[in-house]
Amino acid sequence: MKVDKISELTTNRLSIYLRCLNELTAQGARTVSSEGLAKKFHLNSAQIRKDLAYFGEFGVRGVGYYIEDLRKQITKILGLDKQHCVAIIGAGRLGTALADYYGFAQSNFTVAALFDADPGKIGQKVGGVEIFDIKSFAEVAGKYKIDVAVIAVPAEFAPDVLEQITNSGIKAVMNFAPIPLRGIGDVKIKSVDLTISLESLSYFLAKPGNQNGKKVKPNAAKNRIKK
Amino acid sequence: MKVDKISELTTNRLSIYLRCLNELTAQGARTVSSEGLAKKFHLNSAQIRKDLAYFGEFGVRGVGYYIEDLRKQITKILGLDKQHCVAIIGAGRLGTALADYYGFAQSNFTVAALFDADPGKIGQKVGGVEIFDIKSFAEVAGKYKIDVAVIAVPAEFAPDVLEQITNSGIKAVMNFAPIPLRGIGDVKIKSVDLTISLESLSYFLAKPGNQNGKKVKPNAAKNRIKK
DNA sequence: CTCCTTTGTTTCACACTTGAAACATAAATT
DNA sequence: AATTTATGTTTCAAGTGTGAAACAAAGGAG
Repeated sequence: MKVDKISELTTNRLSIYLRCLNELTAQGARTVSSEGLAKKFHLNSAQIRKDLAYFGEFGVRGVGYYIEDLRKQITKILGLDKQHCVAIIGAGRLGTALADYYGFAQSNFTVAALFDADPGKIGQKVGGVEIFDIKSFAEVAGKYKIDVAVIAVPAEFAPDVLEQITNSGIKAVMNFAPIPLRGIGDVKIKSVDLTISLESLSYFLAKPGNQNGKKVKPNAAKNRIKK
Repeated sequence: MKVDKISELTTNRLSIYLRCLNELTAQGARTVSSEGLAKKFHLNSAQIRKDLAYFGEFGVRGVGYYIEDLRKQITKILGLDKQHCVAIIGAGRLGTALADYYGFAQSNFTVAALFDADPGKIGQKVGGVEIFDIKSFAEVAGKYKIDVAVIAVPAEFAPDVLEQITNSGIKAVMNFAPIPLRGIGDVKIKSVDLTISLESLSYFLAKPGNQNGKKVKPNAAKNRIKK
């Protein structure tokens, strides 16, 4: 099955499949069928087979998938076999917390540099990573071969920061600023907007139909949501 | 227009409208039309009118919307006029960073308690917030009237933590653990999976069709993505 | 060699969201 | 009173993703 356009939802599911395979490996399994994966992790077997088939034939008919092999295949598809260098712009609380985030290493990402505009922070180190002046971004990014940028500055500065990132030729950006950013050209932006998520929860709690404030006993009122 | 089921995408947009209104207020504007909002913030005017009409008639025909009034209306719809109390489970790097996160206060959320299983952490304070023993979760959550829980523990512990949260009668959960969680009954879960976002970026960088590693000059190769 | 399992692939129906268009209605202005 | 403006509302087409079903093909087991 050859397809040129892969949905992002598909690649997101690949990440999940990969985690499941890791779990299964830890449990000592050697092979797994799409049906087995589906049942164990509440997925859809046809969906799994379709997603994988976009990239090649990894299974063995009558058997299923060899876990170790499939793990390597997905790892390669997702580019997790190559190292990526990350720059975090904004050495505030969020930025410094991210600099320490072990999730980066898990996915073969190395945080190589932090950037800030505050002279008091420049030159300091956070978890072994130096904080540079944002003015020297292009230069430092080139030196460290940065290929992923993380925006962790207040919303008002985010567009300017994005412009600098774009001008440095970096193509992958993760944005934590609560503002919608649009990538120019072939720049890919993933936004994580905690404010929207929080306000979505707030709406859920406030919305009519929710007995607000009343604590409901566990196992009561099960079938409210989803129809 | 009376509708019983509001799409989550709609409420997410309400958050964005609210931000836009805040900006407009800061700029000193008094009224704004759906067309004006749309052009200024790259939205769709019909979409805006539809979204707002789900909740009532807030505009004035021939005029547009009175910004201050609409701001109050949306604030109320999203429940941002009421205070919420947050518990963060997991006093690791992510959890403690979140405890300090100013985004919470912006949306009327107060972090009231942290929880951890590590005896070395229990009793300490992070930014004025005490770390409690996870074993006393139900008790402490009740005392502080917690109505929102944030899961910031490793994936393997997340399901257990969610169960405790659910048993305490808390209905709104934000999950940062890289594992899909499903809410039981009328428990609402918002997941923020940084790993998936990162691996999505990794795929983008690795995927065939991307001249990998070659730095491309700014303003070159603009029209690759999106058709 | 035959049977059985499971993949790879196609097809279809269904649901959801978006964007555009059209129009009646209400408020303000002239 | 007539006109203008912009909302509130409906309708429709297009695109996208999902889930189920069906089936040929390939590999393993007996």
